[in-house]
Order: sequence, then C-alpha cells, then structure tokens
Amino acid sequence: MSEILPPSFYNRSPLKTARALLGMRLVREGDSGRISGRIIEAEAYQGEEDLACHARAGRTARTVVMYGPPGRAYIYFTYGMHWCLNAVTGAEGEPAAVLIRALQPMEGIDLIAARRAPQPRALWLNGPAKICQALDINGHLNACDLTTPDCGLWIEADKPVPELEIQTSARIGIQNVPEPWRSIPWRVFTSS
DNA sequence: TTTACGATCTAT
DNA sequence: TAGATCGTAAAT
Repeated sequence: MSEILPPSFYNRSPLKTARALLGMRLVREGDSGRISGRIIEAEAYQGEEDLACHARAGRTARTVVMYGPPGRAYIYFTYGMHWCLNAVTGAEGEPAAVLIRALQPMEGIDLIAARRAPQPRALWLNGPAKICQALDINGHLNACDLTTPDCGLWIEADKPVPELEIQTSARIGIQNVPEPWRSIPWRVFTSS
C-alpha cells in the first residue's frame, strides 16, 4: 500500500508539481472496483496572466476551485461532452493547476478495456478526457480532496521519473492563445 | 438573452 | 478534416 501524496506535495508551482507528478499513480476506487494508472503526461496552468488558463477570466463559479487550497481536484466540462481532471497547486488564493493528460494503465485493466472499447490499448488513456471516461471521473468529483481516500479519487506516491527522462513541449489544444503562452513549454511527459 | 468558442475525441 | 454537443464568459 503506497502513501497518498499530501497537500505539501502540491503546495508549489504547477510546473514543479507537474514534473513531480510524472511516475506517480492516479487511483480511482468506487463501486465497480479499483483502477489506477501511472501519470506519464501533464500540463501546467498558472495564474490570471496565463491566457491559456481558465483563470484568465478571474474568479468565477467555474474557476473558484483553482483559487482554493492545493491538492484538490479541478474538473471541468468541455466541448459539450468531455470531462478533464486537474490537480490544484500552489498556495490558497493563487489560481494554478496541473492537467493530467495521459496514464499508463496499471490496475483495473478489464474495466478500462470495457469503458474504452473498441479502442486499442495504446489509445485507452492517452488524453485527458479519455482518462475521465475510463476512470468514471466527472463533475460530481469537482473540488474533492485528492489527499485523502474519502471521495474515491487520489494520487499515490510511486517511482518518480528522473529529470533526464522528462521531455517538454508547448501545451496541447490552445491554438488560439496568444504568445508567449501558446509556445511556453509547460507540457511535460515521459516515454519511458 | 444571444453569441462564440473551447485545456477533446472519433470517424471519415 | 469535420462533426458531435453544451457550459461558460463576453457581447448585445
């Protein structure tokens, strides 16, 4: 049994948190059973100045969770059909979060396969909305605490990805965002 | 009240 | 390369 990452893990910049989250294990436990996967891709979103961040609109009903304490889930609905999961980072009052973009399947393979059918294994968890579909994550988990097992969603310590194995790029899906935000290398991922 | 569009995914 | 599909935020 691994340890659940504590609030202090998230109480730093989203970029540092995103790097540290690579290799950690996202766990979902519910009526259907336990599903988990190793985080292999994430993106940092930081502050009202970051024009790719939802907090660019300021504190609203949607973004209020990002202004809250670190270690909570910020889950938003987009494109009329998809949910995406973030971990809130930084001190309370500072809007920042890490988008969980891809996992390597670890536990609950049968359940993942059923929910992601008929896609091949390589396409099961390689996108933020795919993760939420496979792990049954949606709006009712918004603002839940990822540092306790209470709501059935948390992140456990596992083997960190060495710095040398971390790759970076611009964030995905923000084509209409002005520079420098469009190109800033706040996406981190690993191929190992 | 209306409009435009989005931190996406899938099939074509 | 386009269609699905609707909440959010800004414009009217």
